[in-house]
Amino acid sequence: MVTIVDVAKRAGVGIGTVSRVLNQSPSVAEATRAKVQAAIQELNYHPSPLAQGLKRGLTHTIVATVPFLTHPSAVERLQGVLPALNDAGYTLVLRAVETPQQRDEHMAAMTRPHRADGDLIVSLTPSAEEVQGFRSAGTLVVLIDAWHEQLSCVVTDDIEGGRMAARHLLELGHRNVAFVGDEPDNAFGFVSSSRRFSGFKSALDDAGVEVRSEYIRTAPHGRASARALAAELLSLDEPPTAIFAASDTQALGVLEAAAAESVEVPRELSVIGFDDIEIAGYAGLTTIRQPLNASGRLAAELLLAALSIPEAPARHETLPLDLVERNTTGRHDP
Amino acid sequence: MVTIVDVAKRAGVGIGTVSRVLNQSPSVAEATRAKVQAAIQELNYHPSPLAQGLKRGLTHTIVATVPFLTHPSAVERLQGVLPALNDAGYTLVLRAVETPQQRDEHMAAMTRPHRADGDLIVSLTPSAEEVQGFRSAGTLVVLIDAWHEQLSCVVTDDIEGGRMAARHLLELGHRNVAFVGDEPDNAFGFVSSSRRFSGFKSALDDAGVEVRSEYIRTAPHGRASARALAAELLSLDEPPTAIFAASDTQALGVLEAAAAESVEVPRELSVIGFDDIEIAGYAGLTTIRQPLNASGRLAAELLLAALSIPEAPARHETLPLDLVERNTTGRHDP
DNA sequence: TTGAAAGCGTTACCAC
DNA sequence: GTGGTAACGCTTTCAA
Repeated sequence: MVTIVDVAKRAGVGIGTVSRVLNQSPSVAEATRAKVQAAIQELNYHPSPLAQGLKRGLTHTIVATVPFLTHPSAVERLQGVLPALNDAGYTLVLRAVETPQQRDEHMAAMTRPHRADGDLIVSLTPSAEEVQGFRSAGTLVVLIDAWHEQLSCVVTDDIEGGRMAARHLLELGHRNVAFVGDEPDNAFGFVSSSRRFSGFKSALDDAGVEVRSEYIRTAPHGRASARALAAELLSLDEPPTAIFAASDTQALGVLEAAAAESVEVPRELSVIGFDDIEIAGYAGLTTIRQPLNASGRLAAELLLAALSIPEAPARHETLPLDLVERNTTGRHDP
Repeated sequence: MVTIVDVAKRAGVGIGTVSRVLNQSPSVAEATRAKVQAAIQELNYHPSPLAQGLKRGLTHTIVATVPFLTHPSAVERLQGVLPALNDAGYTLVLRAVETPQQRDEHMAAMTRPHRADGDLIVSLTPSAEEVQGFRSAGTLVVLIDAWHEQLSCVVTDDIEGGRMAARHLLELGHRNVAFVGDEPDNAFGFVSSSRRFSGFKSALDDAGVEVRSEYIRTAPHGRASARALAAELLSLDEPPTAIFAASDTQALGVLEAAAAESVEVPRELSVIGFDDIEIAGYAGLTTIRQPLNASGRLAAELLLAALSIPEAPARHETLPLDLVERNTTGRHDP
């Protein structure tokens, strides 16, 4: 392994001078700089990030903590994060959380020394104690798809998204509308599904349309469970004419159920999802699009900005939502 | 920041002793160990990975270099890698390569000091010079979905997979069979598509079935381009009765083309893909399944094993393939 | 403008 | 068994 000492010897200077060249210090004679650069080239020298990190107290690393990498939406967010970090010369450490234990462990790890210069947390909300821990440890954190007053966040307006879905269905003439979403989750604290529902319901309330309780179904997130829920809905004495699913993954399950029961979409049943993941386009699913890739990029940028001005106040960014009309919603004529 | 010195003071011992406790050295009196453990708890001390790494020359980090994170298959491989690494106490650094420049840059970075204890490379084949560089730098590398004599690899038998696809189509009575794949790629050196084709062709040759040259179409990888290729195929004077696509993503494009042209699948056209990514199940696509998740896990295990026995010879593992029959292939009765 | 030297937080060796 | 101390490779003062 070639170290700064080798370079210094080769160039016939002290290691301090090599370090100065490395760090573009202005106080190096041009001739000296050239000699050192030459030695660096010849030896193919690269400074040890470990040694630099130890000395500077910085790692040039960002940790991203992501639950359920199996969810396509998480991957799309990551795809926004990576280039932004890479361009800034940062390295991305990926931590998957699949159990509540891992969630807690990874949150705790964020306050430990010399782990990373900053943290990105996807879809997980740290507790008050955890946030307090971040503060006292000086850990810089940006949340994606989660919200906390004291932390910078990039969020989706789930409530407005739910309203948009409801208004779309209402405009198409639907009055018997149902909801398929995640069951309340105490393990990870995901809230998007319930927030989407509350927006959905409020828009229906505003229009004077009641959502019967038997039309509201929840289960653990997943296509298969959503399919089962939709099958129940479709076998009701008076089945709904439209279903809002809290995510595209669940909407695909609903479509499967409709196909299995030979319920024609959108003639007999309208289905609208949320996210606009890649498969949604393929399936022709009408959905509420949220800019997943952009959310990752923006979060990375917020974090990078905070790195240069750590005392800046937290920023809360909300990304715009779009209704994407495809082929799974249609007019209901009574 | 609490360091080993703080712990030593608190416990009333020297830092050497704390280090011994940390590293489970047997030569520590039980009473001393307890005192030190207590101090560690009280101070919530965690050793600096940077300092440990610098001293030991190890980072406890693995770098995964992955082209086109947009491909679902790459993500599924990663999902196999992560838990395996995590369980072994290793951290995963993710590097996305989206351009040939990034490919070269990331390959070069692997020989640099103190970056990682080992490297996982997905779908990219290092050049002879690069491999030589790994050897002289002592870089441990495991390839996934790529092959090199001197490196441990986890591969798919693409040739056999192509044969399996051909045999399935042959058994169903198809004789006019076409291929939709990636165009020869000189930028990244992906070879799976052409290898799948060569297996496909050899099985057809064995059966005395000719593949007309107009039935062989390639374009840059992607659903849209595959769709265009399939549209060309379907508008031929004598269109094929079956199409083998080099990946599920491309097969989905073929299905789109068929739908657009009102060609009924599988009655008028059989379609078979390769990979069995998650969407394939949803689309009811018949495909050659390769164990993506398992490939990641196995590669991580090979790398971890090599870490403990660095001088062990390279291992080459081939994972089994399966024909998954769903609803896009059917009998062709002339 | 430059060299020498003092750390950064560990580990591991050498005495005691 | 245990404490001191010399590295690990770098950055950054302090003198010169």
